[in-house]
Amino acid sequence: MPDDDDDASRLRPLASRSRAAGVAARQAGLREHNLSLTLQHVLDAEGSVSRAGISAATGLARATVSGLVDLLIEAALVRELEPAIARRVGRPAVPLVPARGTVAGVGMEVNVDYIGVRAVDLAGHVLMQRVETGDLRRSDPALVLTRLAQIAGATIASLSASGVRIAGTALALPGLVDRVTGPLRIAPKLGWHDVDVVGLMAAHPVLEGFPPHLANEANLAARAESHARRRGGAPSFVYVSGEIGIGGAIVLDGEIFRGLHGWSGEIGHLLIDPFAESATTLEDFAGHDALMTGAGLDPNLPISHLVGAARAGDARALGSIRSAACALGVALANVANIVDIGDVVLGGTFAPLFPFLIGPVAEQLERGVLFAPWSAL
Amino acid sequence: MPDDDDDASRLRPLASRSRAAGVAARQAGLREHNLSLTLQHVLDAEGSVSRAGISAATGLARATVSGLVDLLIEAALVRELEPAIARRVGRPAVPLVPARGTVAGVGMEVNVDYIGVRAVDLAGHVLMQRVETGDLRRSDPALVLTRLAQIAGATIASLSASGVRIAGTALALPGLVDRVTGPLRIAPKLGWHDVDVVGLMAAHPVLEGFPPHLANEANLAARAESHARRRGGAPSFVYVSGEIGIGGAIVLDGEIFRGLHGWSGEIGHLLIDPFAESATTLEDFAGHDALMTGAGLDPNLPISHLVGAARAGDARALGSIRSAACALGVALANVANIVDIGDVVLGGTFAPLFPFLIGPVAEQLERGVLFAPWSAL
DNA sequence: CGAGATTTGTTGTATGACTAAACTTATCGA
DNA sequence: TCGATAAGTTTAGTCATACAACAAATCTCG
Repeated sequence: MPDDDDDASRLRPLASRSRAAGVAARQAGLREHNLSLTLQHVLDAEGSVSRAGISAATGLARATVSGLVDLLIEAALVRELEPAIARRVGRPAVPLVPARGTVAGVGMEVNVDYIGVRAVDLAGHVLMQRVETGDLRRSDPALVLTRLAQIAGATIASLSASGVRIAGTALALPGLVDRVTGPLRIAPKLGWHDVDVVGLMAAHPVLEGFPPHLANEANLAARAESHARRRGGAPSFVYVSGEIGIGGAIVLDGEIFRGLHGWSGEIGHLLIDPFAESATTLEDFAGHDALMTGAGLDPNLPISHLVGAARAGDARALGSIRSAACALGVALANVANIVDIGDVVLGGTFAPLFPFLIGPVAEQLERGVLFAPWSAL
Repeated sequence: MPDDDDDASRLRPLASRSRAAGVAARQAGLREHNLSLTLQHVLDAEGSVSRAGISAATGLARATVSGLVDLLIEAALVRELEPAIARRVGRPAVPLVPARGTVAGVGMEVNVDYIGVRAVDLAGHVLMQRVETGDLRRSDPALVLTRLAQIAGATIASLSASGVRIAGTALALPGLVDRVTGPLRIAPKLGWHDVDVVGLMAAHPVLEGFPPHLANEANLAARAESHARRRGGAPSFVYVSGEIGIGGAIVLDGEIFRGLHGWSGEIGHLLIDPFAESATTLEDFAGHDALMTGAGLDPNLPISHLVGAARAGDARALGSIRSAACALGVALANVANIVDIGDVVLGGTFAPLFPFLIGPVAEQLERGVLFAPWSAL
């Protein structure tokens, strides 16, 4: 699990979800909202916060915050520390920190070359982790998911035995996940299609009661990035994940934007040169295979070979990267025109290529984005 | 004002805006939310609703709804009708309808060939309207806006004199409007750029106290469409407005999606064929001028000529439309990949061309959208 | 035709959530 | 040691909604 779905963020109670428009607001919902708001402040804090600090930050009365914090402590989500030595006048604050090892989220991932399970507590601590590698191209979904369920089940059992509450489970998949009707639609790189993931997983008694929350790998990675940026940086950005394919996700004001089915951000399939005969989508231009073959390298090799060649000044490698960067720039320009976003984050294989990509990408953005003159990306 | 910004919808108190995430919820906000929710039910009702009906629809207690409705009646936003003759057992309901002529929104519009002002009340009734035509290409912004302010001011004065409260004003512009910093950035078809619209308008004492809410013309049209669909049809769609240029807007669950600066949905500037020398954006392919010249017609003629030629089977006209449709299809496929939207609405000049467009557009969507097999657009 | 059923709308009472202000606790500084 | 300052708690008060009982208006059935 290279970069990962931040499970702590999923534990965050329904901060956002609870506020559907068009639904009556009741007092209970109000409490729920403020409760989760308080929890967020504790989770997001750099170091620690005090009740008074939360009160000041949220505008809630100190008494209210006190009550909310009491509930969180009782639920073992938050813990008090010993008052630190204050260096200013007044009664010292009681630091509040996320509780460790009391509640955990379990994240699972299936990717082209490994499956993995990881349990993370509220503090972001990894409680348990297990990864099994192997080539999963054209693998049997049932077999793989069975194995994954076994690992996850063992993890959950072990954690439960030591008193950890499991808040929920999530499964990241490298393909289209239908948020509405459930099953995985298609995972091109795995060779899977129309797999009833939840059904297969739930069949395992070890996972009883923990139906995994399915999501696209890029979406979860973007969520992690969003979490990392929470305290600075723009809260809206486009995340581009270059793995074997190219995924993406759009984050708006810290919320990942899902679209109708949860399939938004599939930028790998954007049409770059629609009237060409062969290569038309971004993936055809800037996917792993395109990058490697364009540079005259074996597409089965890892990306590091390409990086090495480029650093060494290899002309073919640089040319390949350059054309990929152009295509990427065009795609991002289109995305910017459509969603008017302020920032782009390149992840996955694009990270090491960044120095080579930035030039052409920026150039294309300059050229193609309507509002470029007023808002540098 | 061909199709128009539905001002009633802007009067709707802050139903959506009030619920910013990350902000403390207080009881006052709760009331505000339920109050506006109640008002929406009255405004959206087909015919009329009763207190009991609202209670059932929202889940709020009947007593609560009664209280809320009393407030709305007191504020002259809602009116009771005489109980109709019920044809079922039980006490007949008191119908509630939006009050007429008590509160109004004033919509203004500047377009390439006219300026207009329209005042609409809560019931959607047009109270006053005034349109002045004229060619505004390369016009002087100050002059035009002054004239518009005069008309609007007169309208407001007249309404106020007859006891109508003005809830707010809005101004639709055919260009990029910066939601954050205020002024109009660029309106290509008018030849305007960096115009401090609010400043110019506010300079007129007649508009004192009514700073107009600026918005892109396509966004407002999309909002109207969203309102029309409120009771049926998908709540999420892409609106494409073909006027002289091509604008667009994205509506998600009935909310128009603005993006960082409010510039989202600029699909006219999507890059369709980025590696070509001349024509690269959608507007170059499917804008008014491209359509007309492609068909061998004078670009200054209205679109109806093209429609006529196409109906008559003119080969050049059909070819021009066909290539525009292809480009449009590619653009929409890209939009669909990015935002995972369920529906597309074609407006403006595209409406009469619809029968000629649908084929190629659908074909491109089929080809380019990743999830096409599972979700017909 | 009248009693009971049914639905609407209102009136009180209760509960829950937040606020405000006073109070306690703990520390610093002179 | 006293006063200032800040954190956290207690208590009383306000406000919004829920619940239950009631009144009003109509239909239905015997």
